[in-house]
Amino acid sequence: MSTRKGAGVLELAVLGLLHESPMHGYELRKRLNTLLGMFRAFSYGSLYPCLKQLLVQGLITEDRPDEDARTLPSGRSKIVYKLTAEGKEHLQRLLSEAGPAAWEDEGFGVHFAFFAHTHADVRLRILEGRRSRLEERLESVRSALARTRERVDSYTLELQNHGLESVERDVRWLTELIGRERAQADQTAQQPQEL
Amino acid sequence: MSTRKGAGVLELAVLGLLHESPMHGYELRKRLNTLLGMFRAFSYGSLYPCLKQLLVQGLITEDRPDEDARTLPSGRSKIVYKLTAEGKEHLQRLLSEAGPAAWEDEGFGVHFAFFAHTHADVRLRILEGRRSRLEERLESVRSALARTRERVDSYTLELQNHGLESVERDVRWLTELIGRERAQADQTAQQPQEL
DNA sequence: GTTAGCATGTAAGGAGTTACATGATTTT
DNA sequence: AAAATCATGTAACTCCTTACATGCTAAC
Repeated sequence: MSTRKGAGVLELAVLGLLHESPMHGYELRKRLNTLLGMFRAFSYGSLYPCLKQLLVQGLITEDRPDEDARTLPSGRSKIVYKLTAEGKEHLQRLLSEAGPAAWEDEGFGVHFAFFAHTHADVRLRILEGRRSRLEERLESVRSALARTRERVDSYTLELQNHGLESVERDVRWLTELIGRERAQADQTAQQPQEL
Repeated sequence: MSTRKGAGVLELAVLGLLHESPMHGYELRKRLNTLLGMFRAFSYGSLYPCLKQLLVQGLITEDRPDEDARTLPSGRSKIVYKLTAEGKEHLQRLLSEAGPAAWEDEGFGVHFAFFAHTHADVRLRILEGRRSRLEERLESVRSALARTRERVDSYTLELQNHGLESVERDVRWLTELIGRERAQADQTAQQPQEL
C-alpha cells in the first residue's frame, strides 16, 4: 500500500518516452510499439486513460495548441504531453527500484529499455535478478521433466525443448551483459571521479 | 457471438491434459506449469473457477471419493476430474480451428502442445499462420526502426536487437517444422491409406 | 473525391492474479 | 512435533483489449 501499486508497465514506458521528448498520444503509441514491439503491444484504449491519469497525478502536462477557442469536444487537434518536474522525479524513483517489478516478464523489457537513465548498480542488480529468475524457471521445468519422463509425444517435447533453448539463450545474453557491466564498473572504479 | 468467445487458454489446456488422463486440480496445475512453464504460469485462483465452469458446461465430471459422507465443506479430499464425451468433442472442435486464436502469442503454445491430436492440415495452417504473424512483426518493427534511425541509446538498441534475433530464431524454427510437416504429408500422400 | 493514415477518446468486459482462508499428509 | 508440500477454494482487483464513436489531413 506504500508504493502506490497501480503502476503497470505502460506508466513507466510513457514517462520514459516523454522524458526523451514531448509527444502526442498517437506518436507515443507508435514509439511504444517499436520500442517494445517484439515483446508486447499497447492499444489506444489503454494509452489514453493512462495519459489522463498521469495528468491528474501531475506527472505530465498537456499542451493544446488551440487554446483560443472554447473548450471544444469536437474540432480535435494534437495534444502534446510533456513531463513535469514531479514526473521526472517519479520516473527516477521507478527506475531506481531494483525489485521483482523490474525483472519479472512484464516489466523487464521496459526497465531495460531505459537503462541509460538508470544507475549502474541498479542495472546490475536487475540483470542479475532477471537471470536468477530465468534460471529458477529452467531448473524447475527441467526437474519436473525429469520426474515425468514417461511418455511425452514428440510435439510436446519439441515445444519444451524450444522453450528451454530460448530461455537458455536469454540467460547467456544476460550473462554477457552482466560481464560488460562489471567490466565497466571496474574501469570507472580505478579512475575515480574523472569527469 | 457464435463461437462462445469466453474460451481462454486455460480451458483448452485443461481439456487437453484431462484428455490424456483424469486428474485432480493440484496435479493439473503442476502438469500445466511444466507443459507451458517456459511461456506462462497459471495460479489456482484461475484454475479452480475454470474447472467449475467446465463442470457446469458438462465438459468434465468430478469424482469425489468420499460420496458416503454428507456434502462436506470441510474434510477435503482429492477431486478427480475426467473428460466427458461432450468434452472430447469440444476439445476436438477447439483443436480444429486454425484461426488467430491458435497462432497469436497467447494461444500458440497450447495449441502446439496438443498437435498430436490435431489434423495434419490444421497443424500446417497454424504453423504458417504463426510464422506470418511473426514475420509481420519483424517487418513492422524493422521498418519503423529504419525510419527512426536517429539517436537511440545503446541499451535500447541492445534490447531491440535481442528481440529481433529471438523472433528470427522462432521464424527459422517454424520454417523447419513446416518443412517436416510437408515432407510427412507428401509421404502419406504417396502411399494412400496404409494403416 | 475517396481511400489511407493521423488523431482522440469512452464503455464494457475478459482473462487472469493476489491475497486470503482452511485443512490433510508427508517428510525431516 | 515442526516444516514442507499437498489440496481446495473465494473475493476483490488489475491491467489491458475490443468495439465503438468521431473527425481531420495527406496522398493518389
